[in-house]
Amino acid sequence: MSKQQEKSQQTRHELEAAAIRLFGQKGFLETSIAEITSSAGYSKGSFYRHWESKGELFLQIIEDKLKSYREQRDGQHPKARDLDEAMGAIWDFLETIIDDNDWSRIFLEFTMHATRNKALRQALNQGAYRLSNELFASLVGEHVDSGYPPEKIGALNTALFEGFLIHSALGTGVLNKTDVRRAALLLARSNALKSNAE
Amino acid sequence: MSKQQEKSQQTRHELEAAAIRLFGQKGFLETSIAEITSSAGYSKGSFYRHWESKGELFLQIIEDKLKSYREQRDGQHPKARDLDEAMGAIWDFLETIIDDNDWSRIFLEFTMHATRNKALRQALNQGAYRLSNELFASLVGEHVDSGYPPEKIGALNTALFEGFLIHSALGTGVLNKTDVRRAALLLARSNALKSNAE
DNA sequence: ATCTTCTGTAACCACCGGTCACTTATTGAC
DNA sequence: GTCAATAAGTGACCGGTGGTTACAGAAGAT
Repeated sequence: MSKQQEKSQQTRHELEAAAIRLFGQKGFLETSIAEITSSAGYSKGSFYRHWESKGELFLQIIEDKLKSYREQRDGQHPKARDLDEAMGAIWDFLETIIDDNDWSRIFLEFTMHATRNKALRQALNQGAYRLSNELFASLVGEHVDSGYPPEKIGALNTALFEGFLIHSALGTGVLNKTDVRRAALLLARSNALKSNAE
Repeated sequence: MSKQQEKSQQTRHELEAAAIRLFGQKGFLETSIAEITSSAGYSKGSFYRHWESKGELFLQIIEDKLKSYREQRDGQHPKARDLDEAMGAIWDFLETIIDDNDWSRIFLEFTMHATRNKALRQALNQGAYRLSNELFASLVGEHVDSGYPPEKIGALNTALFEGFLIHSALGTGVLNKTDVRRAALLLARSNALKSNAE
């Protein structure tokens, strides 16, 4: 790699890091390009050497993070013995999202924008939700035997996770991680969902 | 009420209605004051006769809606006989929120902003979440007898609802209302949450 | 009739995302 | 080593934004 390319990549990473911090703390629209560049020690115009628009950077940040999550998932094969163990592994993973304050806020904001934008919605469905639903659904298909569709169990668990993510971001403090893990496990045992009996 | 006051109130309502529609469809920050006023047939400056800022209008819209929800709740006393019936009444109510597309998007967006703003966070905790948690918790306290704290059951159900609200706003279509009602009922039966047994 | 009060107007400000002509540093052919 | 080509980085600039304010004109009081 040439000196120029190295310098360019370094600048790119510096701007990215500044953007992630500012997007997380202030929000996407509330953060100006001038803020991003100047907080990393550059001028506004330099931004456009690396991205076409602020939106493109936002999308790239999302996709990079989802890619790293996917790699993280593929890297570990815990071979869970039962439902409890498998669910535990999933929530160990999900809690790293919740614990990363900047990122969880960026993700929630991206989700909001996706409710109004078809292209973003597709990116989200094929990215984050597919990842989450796959995680839950495969686990259910492997460890739970009932007629209730695994993808519904997956979606219910994803919904619960997203609700808890908001709960955590708001810092209301009624629920803790253990509460939600128990609830998720309850939802994964799908027999009670199919028939309404206990 | 004088002619002037009448005219002023009418203008206010016209601007409010235009704002709700635009905030829902485009988002708060993406909607300009000029758009709100001109779509209602007024000039930009007139806005400031009625509100101090766009943020004040946003907050007022939220508070008005929450107030109307609270009145709606207090107005009906269904005297549910059992858990299923009581939960059904709550979800009949919650689904009116989901079915109102503009409003549910506005609410989600407000929630996002609240994760970064203490004043908004307090307004949300004392408004929407208190309402939702109270609804669920009182129901659980009345119909379910177990050692698991009712406010936790309330918060879990609120989280599930919020996740489903996002799910609906994104239109992924895996879950339907019946699925979530069943899951909510499952979470309300707290015995299984306390001990992890089925 | 006229003086006051209040709604609505439009010009104005600082700042935004994005563009572009420019400077400066690196590269590679000779 | 020379020098033209290429690249990164700069900052003035553009149309449009949220917000401010001096002013016009209708309504109300006397």
